[in-house]
Amino acid sequence: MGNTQVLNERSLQLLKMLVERYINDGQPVGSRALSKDSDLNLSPATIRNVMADLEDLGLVHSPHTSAGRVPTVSGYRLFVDTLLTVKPLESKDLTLLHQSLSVSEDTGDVIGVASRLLSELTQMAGVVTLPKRELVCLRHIEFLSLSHTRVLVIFVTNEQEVHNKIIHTSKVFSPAELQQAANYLNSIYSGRSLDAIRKAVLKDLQEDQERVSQGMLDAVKMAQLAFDHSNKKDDYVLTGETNLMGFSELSDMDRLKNLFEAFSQKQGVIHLLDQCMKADGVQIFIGEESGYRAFDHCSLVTSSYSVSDEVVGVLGVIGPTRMAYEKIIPYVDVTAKLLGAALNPKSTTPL
Amino acid sequence: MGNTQVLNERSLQLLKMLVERYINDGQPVGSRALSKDSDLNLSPATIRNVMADLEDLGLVHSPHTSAGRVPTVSGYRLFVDTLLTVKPLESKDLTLLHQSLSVSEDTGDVIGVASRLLSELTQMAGVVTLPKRELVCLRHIEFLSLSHTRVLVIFVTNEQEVHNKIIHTSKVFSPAELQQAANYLNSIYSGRSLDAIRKAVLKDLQEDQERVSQGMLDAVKMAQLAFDHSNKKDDYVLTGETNLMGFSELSDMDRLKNLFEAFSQKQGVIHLLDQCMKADGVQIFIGEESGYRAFDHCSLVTSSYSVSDEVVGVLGVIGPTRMAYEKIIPYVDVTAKLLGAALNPKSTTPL
DNA sequence: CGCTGGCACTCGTCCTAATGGAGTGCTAAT
DNA sequence: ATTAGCACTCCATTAGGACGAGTGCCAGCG
Repeated sequence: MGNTQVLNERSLQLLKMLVERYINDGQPVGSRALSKDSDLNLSPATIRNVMADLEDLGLVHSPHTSAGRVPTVSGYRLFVDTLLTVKPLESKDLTLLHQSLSVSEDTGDVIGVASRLLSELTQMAGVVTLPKRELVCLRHIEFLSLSHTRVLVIFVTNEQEVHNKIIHTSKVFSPAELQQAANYLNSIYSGRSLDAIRKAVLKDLQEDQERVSQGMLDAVKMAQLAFDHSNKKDDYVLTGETNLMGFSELSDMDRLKNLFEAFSQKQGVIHLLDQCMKADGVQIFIGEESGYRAFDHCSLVTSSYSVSDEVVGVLGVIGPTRMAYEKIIPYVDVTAKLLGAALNPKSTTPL
Repeated sequence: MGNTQVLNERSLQLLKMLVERYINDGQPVGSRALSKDSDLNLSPATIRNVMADLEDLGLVHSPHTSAGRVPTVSGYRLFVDTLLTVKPLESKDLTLLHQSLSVSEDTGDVIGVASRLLSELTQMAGVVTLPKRELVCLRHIEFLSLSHTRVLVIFVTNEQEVHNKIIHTSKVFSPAELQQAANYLNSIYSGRSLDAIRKAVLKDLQEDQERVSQGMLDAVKMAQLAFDHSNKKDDYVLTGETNLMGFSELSDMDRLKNLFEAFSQKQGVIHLLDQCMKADGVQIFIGEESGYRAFDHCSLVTSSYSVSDEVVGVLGVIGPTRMAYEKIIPYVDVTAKLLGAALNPKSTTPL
């Protein structure tokens, strides 16, 4: 019944052409079109037989009896995993990326720049997570009294990122005391990762309870509040959402609304992006693969980015399932590498 | 031809009923419906005559020959200006606002909270501009060397707002020098408004060129860079955009896209909101009145908010022209007042 | 056994025509 | 000034039919 070898070279090639053609013009593609496009010299009837096989395998699907075929999620998956021929970046795009993400360009918002580049180059939505705090180095910390026991903590990490948080202290501190505490913390914690600091703080509090002076103890207590774990407000920068409104597969208002609501809830998207942190290199979620209903008709092409060989964040592109993967992938790939390089604190003088 | 007094009491009342009814169910309202609703005991024919008059005056408009009437922009304008009966806030909403915007609740993001409240209560989009920097007081400034001539400036204004900016200095400073400069600037400028500081800096640079020490001169120069006028990146917090996607008048994808693009461009919206800073109290832009094509089918209900009797920002609600103005206005009004109060630095101890 | 041409069939799309209903404008009567 | 009545306009919905694209299947061919 059928072929001895169902997924032979020829069917794969035809699937590839089908996906490519569908990505191009968005119309279900019929047997006649494939027959003409391919240099296989096969009649439409033969193509139809192959299509029937592919449909049995769940790789393509017919919207209705007399329409052509459209790739299913599995079809796309097979396509991107084994059939795809990635196109190298155009040189003008490459130089644009290089210039915009060079270390010298310190707009103070490299993350935002990266996101904007992704969305502009791909004409879809670009997303970049902020670098994981845990893996980021403290450069400087500062306390500022606001009123009574409310103290504003300001700390700078890596290159140019400034974070601030309000904490409530158990006693009232004078500005001088705060200054002293900051000096102390800077002297012992500066240059270490937030994660390491958090552990060190706990250890210091337990072990050295009676050894250290009261002032130092206060300082460490404040550090504990400042670097509180609950504080990890993971966040991302998303740009070009409006680009998504042009795509016909998202022209359904309900879908679009769900998608945009997911964007502003953030947590769902963050969870999804977090999964991409584990692997490095480009990773792709197609349609329902993501598990989030709001993303059912979208694909997500991501790559983690690293600073000194340590994965610290994820960036990617969000668009309709029907996107030009072979172009998007290199964009994401290169942007991730350049962003990692731009964030690398090699050229930074220690504080 | 027609009435001696075209816009008499009765026509106004009918216009009011028409607008109210249209706002309710979104359908063009016909003469029969108005006849039944009103307690005027007028026949549909009479109503039709009145409607014809109102149409001549440009207050209502017929989508097509055999449809009812719909208010025009001028009609809405007349309605909100003179016919509207504002509904007082429901007490549960009032207490919600009070609790969320009370001074004690320092999430560090009062602006964001206000915006979220507006969008949730009205089920439309809420927008709040950040307080104008010019009118905001400096509490503390700090310099941090990043590398070579790149210096990170951190300054705190009013209550809890932290700003930061990277400047390029003409010479290389040691951390100790930076600390000294910050101390000096804090001692002379702390507590003054950014606007005042900017002027003082100019004066100091011109007049006291030779009098002051080199260190102080450097400090003032850095202050100039830090408070550079170009630095006024006016910004706003917008929430609940997705609420707008439910409205039928915005279900046109092109319109929606234009609107959302305007939201992310920001400058246009900011310019619009700036105009509302001049007047205090609630102000309304209806449809094309705003002058921005993207807002053609939207209305904007705004109010400026003030800290110690000085207008510092604007907040408001964005929704379709067909919105329940009588409910929205008090929401905006009260939120503006409470936000102003929450920002008031009365309970703050000087630094 | 794989490939192909032919044929009937299914659907979606587009156009047309017909119908019903809502609401108007106008006119003549009160 | 108001009203009832009437003709009229226009939208929305429905139904029908033609068209085209594409399929599935079958029988024949190398």
